[in-house]
Amino acid sequence: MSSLERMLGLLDAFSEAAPVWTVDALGEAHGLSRSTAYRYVKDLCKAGLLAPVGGGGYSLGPRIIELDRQIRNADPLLMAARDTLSDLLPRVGEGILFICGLRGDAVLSVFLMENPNTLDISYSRGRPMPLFRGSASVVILAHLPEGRLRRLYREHAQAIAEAGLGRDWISFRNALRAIRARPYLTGRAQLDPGVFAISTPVFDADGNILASLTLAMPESRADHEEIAPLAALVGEGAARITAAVASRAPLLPIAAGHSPR
Amino acid sequence: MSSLERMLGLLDAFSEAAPVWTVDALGEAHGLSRSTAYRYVKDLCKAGLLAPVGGGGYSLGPRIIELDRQIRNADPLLMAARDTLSDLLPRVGEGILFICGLRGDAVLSVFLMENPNTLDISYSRGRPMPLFRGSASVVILAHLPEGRLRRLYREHAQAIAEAGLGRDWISFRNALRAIRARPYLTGRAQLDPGVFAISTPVFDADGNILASLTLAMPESRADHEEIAPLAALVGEGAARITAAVASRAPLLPIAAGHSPR
DNA sequence: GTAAAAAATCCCATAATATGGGATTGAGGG
DNA sequence: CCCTCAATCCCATATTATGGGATTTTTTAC
Repeated sequence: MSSLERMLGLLDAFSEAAPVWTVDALGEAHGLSRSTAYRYVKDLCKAGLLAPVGGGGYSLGPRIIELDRQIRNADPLLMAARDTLSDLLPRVGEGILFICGLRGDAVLSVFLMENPNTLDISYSRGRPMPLFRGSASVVILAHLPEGRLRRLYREHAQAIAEAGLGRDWISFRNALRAIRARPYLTGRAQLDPGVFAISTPVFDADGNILASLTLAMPESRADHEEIAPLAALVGEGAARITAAVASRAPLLPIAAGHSPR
Repeated sequence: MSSLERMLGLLDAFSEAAPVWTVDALGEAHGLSRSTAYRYVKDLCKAGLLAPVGGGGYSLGPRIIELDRQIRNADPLLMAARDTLSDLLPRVGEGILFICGLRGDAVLSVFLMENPNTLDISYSRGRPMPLFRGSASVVILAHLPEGRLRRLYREHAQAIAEAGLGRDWISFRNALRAIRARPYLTGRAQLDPGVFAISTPVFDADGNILASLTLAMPESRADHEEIAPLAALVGEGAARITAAVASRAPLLPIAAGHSPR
């Protein structure tokens, strides 16, 4: 394990239950000497990823908030989604609309709008989703290119089996193929008890899967209403976002030799 | 400069104008060899701070969004502010209410609510504020303890003079003292043209400055209305947030020897 | 105001490991 | 199928990160 990894590993310590740490506690928890712990913390502070909060305590720093803003401002998906979701929200009734994006191998909610007085689940931007459970994730999974799926299966066969997506590569692939054939995917209490969800895929200009749009609502609604009309609304929203994303210029990587900053 | 600093420095490259980079471009821009650039990027990806976006491009990663959520969920200021601001918003009329927090030596907006169809300025969470300009920052500055001010003056004398806060330590201190004596601070077009702002301080349980609450509105309102009643509303809001923060248990650092994660 | 405690920095010989040049493998596209 | 571009691997070398403890600075308490 390199020193870079060790240093970045310190960020893992900051949880909801333990948002403030002393340098000594951090170092001890990660098996670092006092000197090294102070060095790492100092560097992380210089980068703004940590910040002193008084009394020898440190917590996550302002740079993270700033970087998140940077992501929000640059993400074509978010810009495309904002208008569509605020249109859609009043038409779907009680519930929450959210978009889950694929970033690296993680799926997480990147944008969310809710009708007031709805579910008491604390969804919010940044909530990490398990890759293989919940319709919001699975609908993305189902549209990934085969090469990527193959790698994912190799690395996560255990979790895939536990999620009921297949005990071998073939059945996994077939399960996803069946999902892909449907216009939307539903899930009942897969992540949160009492929540029923309808998810549909969002694509980029080239037809690659980019994200999913999900309507989460109380299970009771699913018992008493027809799902199909709601699913049609959600699907329409996803299609509009897909179109909006496609109409923007794609983000091209800075070519080698380009000027910095 | 240590390797840790160099690696974290890569994050600086990701701007609104250049949100996607190739490894080669990043390395070249920062004077790294190809091997080292790939190593750094790999480590940053492993930590989730960067993520591949296809075509050899990399952008800021999902971990940042997750860490931001972690900050939001743990910050007592944000929890205390949410209710107060939604109460206050309809009573202040056209404008934006936002809270600027002090994290490390940076002031940035950490929470914001706006009335629809208001200023077209794109304020948003994470916007960095210059330390010495804008009422939202200065009102915080004015309440910092003297030791900290002394250090800030040493390090930023130039910027302080340019902001008109004094050409030497004494006049700087006196300027801030005068501001501290007033219940609120106003600013006209200090950061954004056409914007008039009223800022008031928010304290923690021990009376230390913690943040500022600001109402930003179109300059035209300031020309036609009395400011005092609005300022009273904002001041009342800040007082309520101060009280709400004080009523919560303070966040204590994890003591050395505490269990990790 | 002073004393005591804690936090953070400094110092430096040693060993650990980050570095970079180039070859190699792997994935995508025409 | 081949060709290009992305990414990993390999390894000798020297750079630099490391840790133990002393020192300074800041905070807290009386």
